[in-house]
Amino acid sequence: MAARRARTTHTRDTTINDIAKAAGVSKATVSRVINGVPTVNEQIAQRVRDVIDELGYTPSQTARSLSLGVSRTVGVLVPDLGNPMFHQVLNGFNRAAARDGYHVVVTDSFEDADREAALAKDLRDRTDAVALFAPRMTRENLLALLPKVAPVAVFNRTTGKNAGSVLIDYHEGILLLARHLIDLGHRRIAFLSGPAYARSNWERERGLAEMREAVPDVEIIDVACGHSFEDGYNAWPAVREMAATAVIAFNDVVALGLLGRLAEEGVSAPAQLSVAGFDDIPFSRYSSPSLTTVTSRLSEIGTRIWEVLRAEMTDTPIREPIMFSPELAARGSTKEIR
Amino acid sequence: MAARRARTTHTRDTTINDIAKAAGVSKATVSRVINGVPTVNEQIAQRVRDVIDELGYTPSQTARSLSLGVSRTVGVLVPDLGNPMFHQVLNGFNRAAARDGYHVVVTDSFEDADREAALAKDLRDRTDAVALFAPRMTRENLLALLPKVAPVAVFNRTTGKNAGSVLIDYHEGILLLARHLIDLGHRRIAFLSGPAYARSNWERERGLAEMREAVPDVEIIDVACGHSFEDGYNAWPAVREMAATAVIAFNDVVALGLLGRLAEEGVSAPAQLSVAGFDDIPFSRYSSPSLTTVTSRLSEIGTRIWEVLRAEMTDTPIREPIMFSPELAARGSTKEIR
DNA sequence: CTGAAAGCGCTAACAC
DNA sequence: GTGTTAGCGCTTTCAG
Repeated sequence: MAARRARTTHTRDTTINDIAKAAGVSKATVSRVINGVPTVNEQIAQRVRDVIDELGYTPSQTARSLSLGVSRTVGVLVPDLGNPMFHQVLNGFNRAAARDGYHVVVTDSFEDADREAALAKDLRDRTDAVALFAPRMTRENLLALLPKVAPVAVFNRTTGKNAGSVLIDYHEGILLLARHLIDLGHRRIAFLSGPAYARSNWERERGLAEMREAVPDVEIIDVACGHSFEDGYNAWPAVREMAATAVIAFNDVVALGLLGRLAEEGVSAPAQLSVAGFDDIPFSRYSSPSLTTVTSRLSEIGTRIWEVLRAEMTDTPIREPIMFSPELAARGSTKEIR
Repeated sequence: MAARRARTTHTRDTTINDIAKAAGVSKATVSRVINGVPTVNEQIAQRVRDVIDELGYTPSQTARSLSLGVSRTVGVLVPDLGNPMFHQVLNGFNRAAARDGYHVVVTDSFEDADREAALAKDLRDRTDAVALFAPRMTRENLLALLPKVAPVAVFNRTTGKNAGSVLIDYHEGILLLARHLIDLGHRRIAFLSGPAYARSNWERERGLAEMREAVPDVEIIDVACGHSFEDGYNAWPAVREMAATAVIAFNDVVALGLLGRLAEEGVSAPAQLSVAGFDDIPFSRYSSPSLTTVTSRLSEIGTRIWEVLRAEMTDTPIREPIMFSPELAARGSTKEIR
């Protein structure tokens, strides 16, 4: 006698077996109908479809994935779903993936570098591939993780060709901004730095360091800040204290936070203080004053990430890092020094 | 002789079988070790763990889910990941779910009402339950979908007790805003309406209609607008034309777009025009002027949605709609009429 | 305490 | 054209 069922609770209401039974065919036939295999008698196919409708059956994607070995789903791990910058990228990624018939599921790591590896693996264990957006973990951890979650593409971190990668050239971007401000006559510039663990911050710092060397008569002062509105808002006292005439914020979100504070304090921007951001999120175009920032084609970047990930899924990965150079978007928040 | 394998490509690199073989035990034992069943000889358990580490094995969540019948994962369908309002809610939801040991995957419907049902079903077919955030589909379609994706909880749409639901009281919120403006002396108010398919818009319209009856001497004029920055930005000509002294935007994003335009046009807010939003997204606190809006405890709402969904997964669902009343956040963008 | 084997729901040989 | 059956990778009963 066969052993009893291994579990007590049924998961699914109706399964392919129920359909088969109800339609008086085998489950192979039901499967064929579902998957549109053309060699099925139209009469029977119709009957099966009717039964499916009637019973409101949808195939278990889990079972399907297990059997097929693929799910046509990819995962994206994002450090902060609250940052509009990632949306733009995600949007491009999503659309490109959808065009290729893939679903995308995203999970937020809430900037918690320690949870990233586990989240990525879990994500990968239920999808065909993962894209890591701006992972916060150390390089060492990242390199260790990569092989475990392959196929994998990473955005905004270098991978030493252990995975496909697409990056924004932050180094170039910050230089654009610094030159812009210097050209406007500023000689004392504050940099509201971002999280120490972010590559996007290191690269900016590196650019600034070069600038200091190249133009010794301008002072570029680091102010530890962060990545959020609040961080920008709270940075004001430090900025005032150092009597800078211009500030480069870690990103637009921070810049907007500072701008809000300035308005409250009655400090007029850009008349009394020029402010620049980074990323060109949608809000910055419409802020008051509109925000000078550097802009990348975020949505296109998302598309490229998808392409890179897609390539990782084949046997011809694109391992050469793809670098996007930002452009200066000079707007109302920066101005010549009188 | 047994039939050949049904497929040609292997999916997984290492499976539980490989571990079992390498450790010289049965896969049942490996499974026990993985799941921390205490009745395993510590010696053996350790050996298995070593092998797992060495081979870098992680169990297939797909297979696990299929076997277990549950995945401890829930899906969230969001109409627009670009709207910061949803983030706040998502954030609360995520944290609450994580506390209960659940993963959450989110997918964006890009405001496409027609794709929602399919996306929701697909999501549901790979998770244990789904939360529908502000679905855009018709009520009829929603009611038809609900049973197909149960357990399900819905945010910001009524479900006629066919599913758990939590809602923001938009009707009350808009009244708060209208009264605020009327108290400030405004008698000609423009309402930048949102998408016709959104309940959040109907409810606002309903409140406004009541207001018109109650206070006949004030004019509240509808201006078809939308839900995005651009929509707000582009609404200016229409608003100017009707010579309103105050405007209530569909939401903060729209209000911020309008504010940006006003700055460009040299129209000072609130001196020449009072502007109010809805939702209290983080940006609105720091805009210039800071935005008058109505605020709900978005993150707490997320938590409640989780609780409702959790209850749906048990046999004691919470079908009574949970209504959150917003509060007025009067800030700089609205002002007494001179 | 451990192993053998059935079964989760589906797909795809293979045989008829 | 359709049914039978093995197998995807895991969990869990049941026997030993």
